[in-house]
Amino acid sequence: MALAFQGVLADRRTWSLDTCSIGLSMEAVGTRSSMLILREAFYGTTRFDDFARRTKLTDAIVAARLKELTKLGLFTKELYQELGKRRRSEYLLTEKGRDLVPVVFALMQWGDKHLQGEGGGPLRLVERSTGEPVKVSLRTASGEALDLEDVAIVTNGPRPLSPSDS
Amino acid sequence: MALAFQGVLADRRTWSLDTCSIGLSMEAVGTRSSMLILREAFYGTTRFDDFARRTKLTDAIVAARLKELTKLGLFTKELYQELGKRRRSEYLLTEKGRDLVPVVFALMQWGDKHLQGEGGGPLRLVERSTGEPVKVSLRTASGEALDLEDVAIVTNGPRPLSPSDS
DNA sequence: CTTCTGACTATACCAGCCGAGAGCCAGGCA
DNA sequence: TGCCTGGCTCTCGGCTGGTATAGTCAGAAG
Repeated sequence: MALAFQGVLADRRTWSLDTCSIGLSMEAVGTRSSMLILREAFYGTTRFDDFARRTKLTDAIVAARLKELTKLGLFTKELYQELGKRRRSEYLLTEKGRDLVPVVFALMQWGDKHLQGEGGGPLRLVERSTGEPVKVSLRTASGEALDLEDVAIVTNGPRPLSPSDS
Repeated sequence: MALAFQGVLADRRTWSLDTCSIGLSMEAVGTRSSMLILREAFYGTTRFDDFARRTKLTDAIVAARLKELTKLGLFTKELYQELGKRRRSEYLLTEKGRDLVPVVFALMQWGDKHLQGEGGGPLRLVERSTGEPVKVSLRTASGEALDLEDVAIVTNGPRPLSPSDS
């Protein structure tokens, strides 16, 4: 029914987390607009007004969000100029930005299954050459699929945990 | 650099999405408090004040969030009574709630890598029996790992897309 | 010279997230 | 009888996310 705790974590009353990565991630990129902008970037969008038009967000918030995500290091802002054209800016994903692929497509997968009507959402992810369906899931390095019950949580190195408040 | 579009999607100027699952999912569960409460539920928490104490959220918002998530069908609220004890309520995850496992742990994985200091976050996920590390990733059903470049997006059945605004 | 476009900025405004702090009610226990 | 606990609710207030609307500025095109 839930995952397992190993080692000093076994008694859950004796510890708590002060800085959980889930909370930090949500504070950094946990808005609808950030996720939609990242979706567009994964689709290949790089320019300001393409982000705005294709996400249907307003200019103001796209500007604010791109500035914020760039500051956080998810995008780099580059200026480029085609021959005989004016200078433009483009926003390119960094590794830090691309590493959110599992988050964004896991959200899409959940929405497709549980929020859209019969038959799921409008789009599907497939393997490029074979057409095989693609899913976001918990896996070992070798690719074995895991249920929550197969997973355990352990402390990462000697890093101390804060004692529980209780 | 980005994923591929197949079929009618190939020309991205000709289509846009009115109801993207990513946006719908973020509207439903896209808050820090929801994700922290779900984390706790995956850890096995079922009772109101355990949620409140262990997430370090206030009572008010835990109450509001549990009510909302229950209404959405991610939890069921059950009353139970141990012998000689008073009646209590417990919040049990449904399949819809458990299906958010990839989202929550993908957020954790990203935060561990990019927001925590050297050496990552305080906790790690491992395979229960072998201790092998566990990751959230894009995979085919057979377990093959995929980069963004290996993935294509296709339309899901005959469902029509709204024409682009432009 | 005017117009158009890309990439923004400015202002105003509403709704929701979240915390702090207090209070409430029922059941069991001393 | 009074206290304690579990599971809440209420109010207040700040900050942020989001929309709408308008304006700015530079550089090409006509």
